[in-house]
Parts: sequence; C-alpha cells; structure tokens
Amino acid sequence: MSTTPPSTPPDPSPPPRRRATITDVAREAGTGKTSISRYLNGEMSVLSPELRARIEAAIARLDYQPNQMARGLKRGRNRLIGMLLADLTNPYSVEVLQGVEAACHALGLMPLICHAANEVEMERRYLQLLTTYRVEGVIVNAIGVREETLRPVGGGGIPAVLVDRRVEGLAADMVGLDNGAAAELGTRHLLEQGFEHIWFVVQPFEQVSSRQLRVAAFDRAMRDAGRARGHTLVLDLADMDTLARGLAELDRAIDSSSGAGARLAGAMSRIALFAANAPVALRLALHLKARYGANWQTRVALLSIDDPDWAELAGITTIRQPTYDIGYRAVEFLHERIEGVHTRARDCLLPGELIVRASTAR
Amino acid sequence: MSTTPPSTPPDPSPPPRRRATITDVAREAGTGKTSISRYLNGEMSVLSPELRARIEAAIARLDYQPNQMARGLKRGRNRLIGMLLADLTNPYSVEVLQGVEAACHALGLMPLICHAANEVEMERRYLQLLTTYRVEGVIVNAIGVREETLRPVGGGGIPAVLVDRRVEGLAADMVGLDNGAAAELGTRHLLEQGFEHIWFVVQPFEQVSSRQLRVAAFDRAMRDAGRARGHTLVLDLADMDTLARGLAELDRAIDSSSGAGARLAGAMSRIALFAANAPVALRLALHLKARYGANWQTRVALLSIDDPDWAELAGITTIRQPTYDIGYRAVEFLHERIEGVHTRARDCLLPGELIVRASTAR
DNA sequence: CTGTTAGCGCGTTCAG
DNA sequence: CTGAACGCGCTAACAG
Repeated sequence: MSTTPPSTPPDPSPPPRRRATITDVAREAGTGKTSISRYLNGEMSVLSPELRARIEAAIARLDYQPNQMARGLKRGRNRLIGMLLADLTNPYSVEVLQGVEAACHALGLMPLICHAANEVEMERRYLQLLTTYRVEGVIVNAIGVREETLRPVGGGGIPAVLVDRRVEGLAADMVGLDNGAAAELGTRHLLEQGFEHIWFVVQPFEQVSSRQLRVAAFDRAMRDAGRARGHTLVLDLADMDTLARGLAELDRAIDSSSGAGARLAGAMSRIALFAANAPVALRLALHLKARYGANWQTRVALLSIDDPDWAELAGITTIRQPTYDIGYRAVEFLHERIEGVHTRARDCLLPGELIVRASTAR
Repeated sequence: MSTTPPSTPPDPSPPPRRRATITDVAREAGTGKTSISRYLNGEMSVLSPELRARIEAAIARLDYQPNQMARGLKRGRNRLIGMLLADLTNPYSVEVLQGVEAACHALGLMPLICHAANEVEMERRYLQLLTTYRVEGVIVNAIGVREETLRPVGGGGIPAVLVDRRVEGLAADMVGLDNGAAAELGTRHLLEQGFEHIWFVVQPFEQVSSRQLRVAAFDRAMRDAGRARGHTLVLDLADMDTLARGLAELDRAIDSSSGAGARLAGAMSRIALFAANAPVALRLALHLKARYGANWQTRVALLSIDDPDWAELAGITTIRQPTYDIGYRAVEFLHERIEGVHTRARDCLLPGELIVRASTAR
C-alpha cells in the first residue's frame, strides 16, 4: 500500500457550517416554522403564492434538507424498513434485493440492508439494531433465528415478512419459491432425460424450511416415478471435514456408475446431480472439475435450483427462481402490514422456471 | 402464485402496546430519566449498585430498547454511515461490502447500504436521502456523480471516501486497487506466456478513473515490451447494439489470427483477451462459448481483473483485488474523518494478486 | 450519587 | 392564511 498525497490544495473546505434547520429557513424567509413545515409536507393550497415563493427561495439559498430523524421522531414513523439477508454472496439474495429496492422506491420506503453473512449471532444483533432504529417493518431471509428472537418483531411488535424460509412457530407472511413444484419439475426433467441415478445434493436442511420442502418433493417425485427413492447427499459447505467426506461418497457413486468397471459391464450410464441451490451447485462443479478435468460434464449431469450467471457459461440446467418478484412482493406484503392490514398470515408461492442447457440435454 | 392461509389461529398478537420509553423505565424503576440514561451509556461507576439493579430489572421487565433516532437527534451523531454501491451484481461490490461491514462492526458504525444499480439518477437520489438521514459519512463507489453532487458531501459537508474510482475535482480520500500495477502485471504475464496478439477489453472509461488507469497501464506495458501498442476494445455492456458491433470486431480478429487462413499460413497463434473487470470477462466468455463452443479456450486465452467465483470453474487467469481490505480501509479512513482528522485527501492503493489458471498457462 | 431542567429539529394543535 | 407553544425520546449541564 502506498499513501500518496494528491496535487490538490490543503483542503479549501468552506467554513464547515452546520446544516440549516427549519428554524433557519423560517428566519430566512421571514415567517414561522409552521409554514415551512406545511410547505415541506406539500400542503400548498394553504400557502399564499407569495409566501410560497419566499420559502422556496430560502430553502434553495440555505440548501436546506429536512432532518428525517427528527421527523421520524415526531411522527412516529420514519419510512425505514429492515432487510435482513442471510448471505449476499448468494446471487439469489442480490436478485431478491433488486426487487425489494424497486418496491421500496415505489412505496417511498427506505430499506436498511443488513448482511448476516451466514452467522446466527450477526443476525440476532442486526435484528436488535433494527428494532433500536425503530424500523417500521422487517423482511427476513433467516438463517437461524428462532421464534423467540423474532417475537418482538413478528409478534406484537413490528411487522415482519419472511423470504424463502419460514420460522417455526411464527405466524408471519412469507413469500418465496414454490419449492415443491420446483423440485418436482427438476426431478421429472431428469427422469425424462433418462437418468438412472439421481442424487439430490443439499446443505443441512433441518433448520431451513425451503430445503426441507425441496428434499421432500424430490423424494416424492422419485417414488411416484417408481424408483424406490432418490439418493440424498447432505453437504455442509461450511465444514471442510464433512464436506470432504460427502464429496468422497459422491465420487464413489460416480466411479461405480460411469467408471471403467461399469463401462466394461455395459452398464455405462451418466449420473445426474440435482443441486438444491447455487452455492451447492458451484461447490459440486468445482469439485468435479478438479477431479475429472475440464470435461467432467461427460461423466456427470448437473441441474440446480437457482440460475447464477455462470450457469449459462458452464452449460448446466437450472430452475430459475422469480427472485425479483419475490423481493417486490415481500415489500408489498410488508407495506400492507405497516398500513394496518390485520388479516392472518399469508403465503405467496411463486413458480420456478426450468432452463434446459447442454448438461442434461441428450 | 397461490395465497394459502396457513393453519395458525387468527393472529394471537398481544395488545400491540407501544414500545417502552426511557420515561417508562424511570417510572418502573422509581427513579429519574437521567439515571437510566447514565446506565445506558455505561456510566456504571456513578450508580449505586442498588439503583443499578432496579434499573436492570425494569429494563428487562419492559423489554426496553433505547431509541437510536432520539439519541442521534440529541447528540448530533447517529453512528450511521452511507455505503453507496454502483452495482451489487458485481461480485467486487459484495466483497468490498464484507470488509465494510466488518470494519463498521469493529468501530460501532451502522452502514446504510444503497444500491444504485448502475443508474446515475438513483445514485443522486440516494446521496440526497443519506444527507437527509444525517449520516455521519459516506463511502462512495461512484457511477456518474460529479463534483457538484458530492459537494455538499465531500466538501464542507459530511466526510466522504471514494472506493475504486475518483470523482473529478473532489478532494476526498480514496482507496482502491493499484490499477497501474495490476494492469501491468497482467500484461507482463501474457507477454511472458508468449501471446502475440493481446486485446484489452473494457467498458466505456471516460467517466471511470480506474478504467482509465487500467487502459493506460496496459498501453504503457505493451509499448515498453516493444509492441507498438495494444489493441483496446471498448464494450458497452448496457447497449446491445454497440456491444454486438464490438464483439463482431473481436470475432474478426480471432478468426484472422487463429482461423483456417492463419493456420495454413503457419501463423497460428492463440489470441489473448485481457478483461478490465469481471462483468466484461463474463460477457466475453459467454460470447466466445456461444460462438466457438465449449472448447473456446483452445482458441482464445482470457485473463481478467477481478476474481469471481466462476473463474476457477472456467479456468481463466485472474488478478484478484484485495476487496475485503479495500472495504475495511475505506471505513477506517472515513472513521478518522468523522473523528475530526483534517489532513489533506489521502490515497490508499492496494496491490492485486495474479492467479494463473489453465487459460493462460502453456 | 441522584433528580431537575432545558433543549436537539421537527410536526401539530390552537388561537389569532 | 400564519405564528406561538408544546412534546416526540433522549442527553447534558446544573443543582442537590
């Protein structure tokens, strides 16, 4: 690192005068604070054109900008909502976020984005922080929060909307992918393509409702197709040891179904991996590439829920989630709650879209 | 979409009592607000153990949480800083963000993350919004803001530190990659690997200082190596028309250097593409794959500044930016400014790291 | 050690 | 149409 002084003068910052307040503007315009406040709140009809002009001028001259904090304090609402994300590293989150932002924009809300980076402790802290800042509502893409943690929030406290995952015991609105339909769609596709061996690969799913649903739907679809049941492999991406063990198990399966032995026996058949989400798919792809080389796809087919940008490049089949809509819808739900809608908790399940690529095409 | 009512009772939300205030706590503890305030601010030594215990109990009973807005209003500082990101879709941004979050965490700051989604208008609005919320400082990864827009911010107003890109005419701290060294590093590597034809591919760079520096360093390195000068291709990823034209130009170059003609003439040589950042690299890779098939890398080598997660999978060589450190450092700079440090604007240039992969190895 | 008092910047009655 | 006065939740002197 190098710290170079640029060629600018020693900071010609004008007298760091404090920001103008509503009182300053009133004085400058030769009127009272009330009129300024009215102007700010668009109650134009109650102001003489002449006064209005003076106010406008004063505001411009002083470069006045109302203090949202003070306004919030006074009115009891600050137009702030919390957006708690489990993992921004996952493209899913970023895409959902875009929907959230668009909706906030349209509804005059300001999202406070909190990134828990997959740490439960972080999540808890952020939730508390948001409460502390008196956000009017929260959108939660939970990691490990339990009902108690969210109680002051979803319960009698501030409204909450869940994204992608449900929190046990908490009756809150939730919006996400129709996991059952999506997993079934993927499984059906693989079966139709004639794959004999299908492995569903997923992160530990005890705590995450969406993962549970995907696993269950996969199993059901396999059974419905007459297969005993699909293989399910649990991969904990955060734990190198168990991760390595899981991948080793997978390797054995691949070797025995497409390895030299199987080939000689005429039982050669490409194995298919169904990744429960993009992070899993990436991990699998990286591993397979490292083990079987650049042509790993000739031995293994890969299908994933989520459609990260590298999927097209790698040519893997995916089920794209309606991420933008999920985010947008979540904000709409939340907004309704904030505005006082008091029906019981609702669910909004959106369908995924199958995008077939070379990986699973015949 | 289906909206199913879950099987929970019609919302057993307890009387939505309003949150307890400091006054409530004082009453509950049978004391004055001041003592509560002192307790909250950790001035324990000034409180009798007995009173302290009563306060603790009252707080717990009421589930009291101090209102940050009110605190901020009173003290004149709210521990909020703005983080304005040009494009969260770019992994670079997310990684920088992680450093920012860690630093904020350590310094007791709360980042308000704003995502401009590559739109100048959004950027302007967010900047204004942040001002309005009286953030104590801003970290800006600018798109198109000009000095005037940032004036109320970097100028006499709230402190600002720039990330990755400089804003013309604004004397503010800035932290980012040492673009000159990075581009030179990449170019040198390609030359050492014996590539004859090297194209530097970059988005429109007139407005973005980091891109300018990369282009310039590339040219310089090529000249120093005795080549006349490198080819530079400008690709506007947002404009499909010019994008198509640019890619077509590239295709011609590739065909003539590695196509049938060149092969017959014995002049066969693999062309190398040097992408100025990950979004460009992805676009190139997608195009090349579409045009030349899965084995496109046998015809073209690709090197990119930025090291997105798919780089390993695709096997392309990269120059990894110290993104986490960039974010962390930016917050540290900003924190110093907030605390009143008043030296002239500083620069912090961090080095990139070359990661050689199959794409450019011989 | 502890309580009282006065605002922070703004919105909102309520009389002019 | 306009301004004075009060209070949102909290902190900071200033007394006790």
